[in-house]
Amino acid sequence: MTRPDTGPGQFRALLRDAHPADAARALLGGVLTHGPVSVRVVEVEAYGGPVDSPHPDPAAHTWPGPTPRNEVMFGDAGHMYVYLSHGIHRCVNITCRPAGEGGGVLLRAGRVEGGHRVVDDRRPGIPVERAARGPGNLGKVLGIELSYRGMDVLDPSSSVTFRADPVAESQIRSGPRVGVSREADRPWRFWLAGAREVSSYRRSPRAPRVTHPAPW
DNA sequence: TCATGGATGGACT
DNA sequence: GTCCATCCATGAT
Repeated sequence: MTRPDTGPGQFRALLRDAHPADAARALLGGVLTHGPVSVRVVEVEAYGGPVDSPHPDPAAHTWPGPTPRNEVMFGDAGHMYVYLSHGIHRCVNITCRPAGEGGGVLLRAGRVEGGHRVVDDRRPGIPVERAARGPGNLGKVLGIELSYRGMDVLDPSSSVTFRADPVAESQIRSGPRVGVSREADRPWRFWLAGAREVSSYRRSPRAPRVTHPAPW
């Protein structure tokens, strides 16, 4: 299902202009492809946004300001920010917001739609609906490397590409982000209703239990 | 140069 | 529910 009004240029403009949470919703349902492997994104989390906003995001990797690691998040929208989690997992974000601001959407889970043989090699013995459940696993089945950081996934000539495929708002659910110790209750995690590939919610053991009303 | 801590996942009790 | 592998980025010394 491709819409004539959502080409790569228009979609980049959407990611650039939208609030991170709206960019996250826009990315849901799209397909990320690397070589033979294609994964439809069924779960995402929004991070970042303006530091001078009434509600800046201390859980985002952009929080300390630009560094060699996160500078791609301060670049143009539609690029890949890859980071290594716990020394093991390569997690994929797609950047959003205008250059200079800092924002991204973590791809948390996906449905394998192509390259099943390669996926089975990378996740031997794992049922396909669990192969790309969780951001580390999604990066693994797609064969994402740290060196891919900064790649423009909306450029059709890139080795990793993203194709938007918007879903109806009524199909989107939201809840608190997984594993973050700050702003743990901000409902910036979004997933497709009924998707079996969605990861389970795990609260950070460091997250304070006291929360304040959600004004965002 | 060193210490610390993860936007995790899987094994285990 | 708990434990921990593994390594990079960051900030402190």
